[in-house]
Amino acid sequence: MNLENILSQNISEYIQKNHDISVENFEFQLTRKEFEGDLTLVIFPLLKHIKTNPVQLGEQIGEYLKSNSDLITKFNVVKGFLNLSLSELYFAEKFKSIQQTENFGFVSTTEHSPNVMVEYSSPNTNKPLHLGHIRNNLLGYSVAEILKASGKNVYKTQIINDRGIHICKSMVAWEKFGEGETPESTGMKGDHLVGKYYVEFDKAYKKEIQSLVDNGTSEDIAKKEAPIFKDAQNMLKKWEAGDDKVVALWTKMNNWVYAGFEETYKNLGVDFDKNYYESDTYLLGKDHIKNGLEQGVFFKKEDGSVWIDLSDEGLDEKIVLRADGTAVYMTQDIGTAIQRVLDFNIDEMVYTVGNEQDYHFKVLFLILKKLGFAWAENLYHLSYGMVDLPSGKMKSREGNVVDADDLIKEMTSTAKQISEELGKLETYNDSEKEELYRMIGLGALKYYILKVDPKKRILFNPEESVDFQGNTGPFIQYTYARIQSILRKANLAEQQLDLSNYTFEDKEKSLIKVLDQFPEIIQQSAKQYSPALIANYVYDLVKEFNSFYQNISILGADEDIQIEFRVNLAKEVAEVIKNSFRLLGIGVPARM
RNA sequence: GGUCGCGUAGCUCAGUUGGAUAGAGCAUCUGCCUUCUAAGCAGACGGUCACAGGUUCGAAUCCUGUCGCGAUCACCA
Repeated sequence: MNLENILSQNISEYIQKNHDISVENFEFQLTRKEFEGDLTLVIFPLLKHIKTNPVQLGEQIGEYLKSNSDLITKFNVVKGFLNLSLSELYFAEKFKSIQQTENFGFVSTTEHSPNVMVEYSSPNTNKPLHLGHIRNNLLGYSVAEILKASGKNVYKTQIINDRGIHICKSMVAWEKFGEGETPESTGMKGDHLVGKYYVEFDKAYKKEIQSLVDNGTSEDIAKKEAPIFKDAQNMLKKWEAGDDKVVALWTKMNNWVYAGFEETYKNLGVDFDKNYYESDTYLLGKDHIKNGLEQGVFFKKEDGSVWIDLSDEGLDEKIVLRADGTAVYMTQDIGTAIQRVLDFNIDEMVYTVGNEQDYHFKVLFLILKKLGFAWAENLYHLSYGMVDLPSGKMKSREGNVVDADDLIKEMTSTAKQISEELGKLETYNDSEKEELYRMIGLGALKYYILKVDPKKRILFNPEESVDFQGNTGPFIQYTYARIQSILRKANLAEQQLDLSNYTFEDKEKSLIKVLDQFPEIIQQSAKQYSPALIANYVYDLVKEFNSFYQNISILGADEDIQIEFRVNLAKEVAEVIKNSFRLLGIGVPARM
């Protein structure tokens, strides 16, 4: 039984005895730093049941707890707050239990644990990944890890948007201007090469529109009539008709892109259990549209297009199949969802997709419910805020994006520069150094992105580099490295500590209190799909530890038991740092 | 215009069942490396929690309205 439950029982007893009322729920909070005590009972809510002076009631409850519970040694009352001081024994026992718990904070999965699929990447294959994708990937990867830690079976997936007009644009431009360029011939990463032609397309397209407008065509018409645009449309038609040459080009260029993505994902440190391709699932979606039409879930308009009427739900009518019978975005998302449940017996699904698509997912989930799928109740759109630049939204077409590969490189080289200035890595060889720079650079980037509440938008200014000091990834990694240094020097054998007569320093107690929160934080962040809670927690822990480290000697303590305890305490802190960062997809170094 | 989201220190962000004097980091300023790694520690400065009402013993937090910013309302994805 946890502390609050035990105390609640005691307080309940007291109130029953003295006021003849049964109250069972009490409001506790951690005592704020400026007051003496560890745990605080808020008295105000009790005044509803007992009409009395809050200070007086606080004194009485405090007195009762002090004499009836060996957990409480002292108390004080400030206004309506009863601040309780916990006994040394409580901290001794608490630390022992943290230390002895396997995988402290993590809930292990069983065959009965729910199966959750997390989709956290949905790239188009016409251009390389940018900072927006990075946020998406980091967020989803971390949420997947957090869900695992909270006791669920997790499958990670991506949906690759490999078909459509946007891909044809790159294909047309490459045919027109590419002169047979390949990743091999240019040394360019495949996704960047294809992306180059997506930009080329847009340039040529704009030029054609302009010259049509100059000759007196209206802009709207020019946009539809520009020859290169018509080429792209024709290419799409040929693709859908299965034209050999077009399909071959499509396959070739998509494969360039996949190789490029693979490399970026690897550098970013994310992975997938299964890839889905829209070209594979849109047909299944069409089948279910047909079924739904028969069931009366959908209706057909005169022109043959198929719709769903969601006006009862406060939404509009939404198209699910075009008049010409071809699939829309919604069609293939229906197919993909169904395919996934068939493949993995999924109980829950998490879609990590930007908040610009809130409406789409609202509709998708409603449709799946109306089609009668029980699992449709357990779909969640992890809707995150956009990453904007000072100049506004990133647009690949116009080339004003923060490229994922470039950013990773820059972060790594900044880490290198700082590390070299500090010069603490004499014992490392070059490849060890390179690995460390990557770990730190990526740590800075990942932490920077993940510490922000997912639903909030991020403004990224490329002119101001991501910090390496203060509330940052490297700061936390640094604390971990410091602890490793102590552990190397202490060289203590694993042993049971007898802390029954130990007198704890305040900073030691604080650390135990913060460590104690870890399991609850994991559950909270899983429930809220928020890595930010983990990030903020581990920052609190590290701040607390650094204050301890800087003010209290560990290896130079007066008594052996102090040295042993503090080393063990530091070790537990390091474990929780490592595991928290693992949940964020960030590594921790032995030195830095 | 309808719908949804956001608005906290100069900047970036915490603040989650409504609780004490709203907290961090960056930036600026002061101290601390002959003692376990100074990517650190200790401290100073900095607030009309967008604004106005309401509910409550108590509101940054809940409700209503106003303003500002963003997204969305495609036979695009």
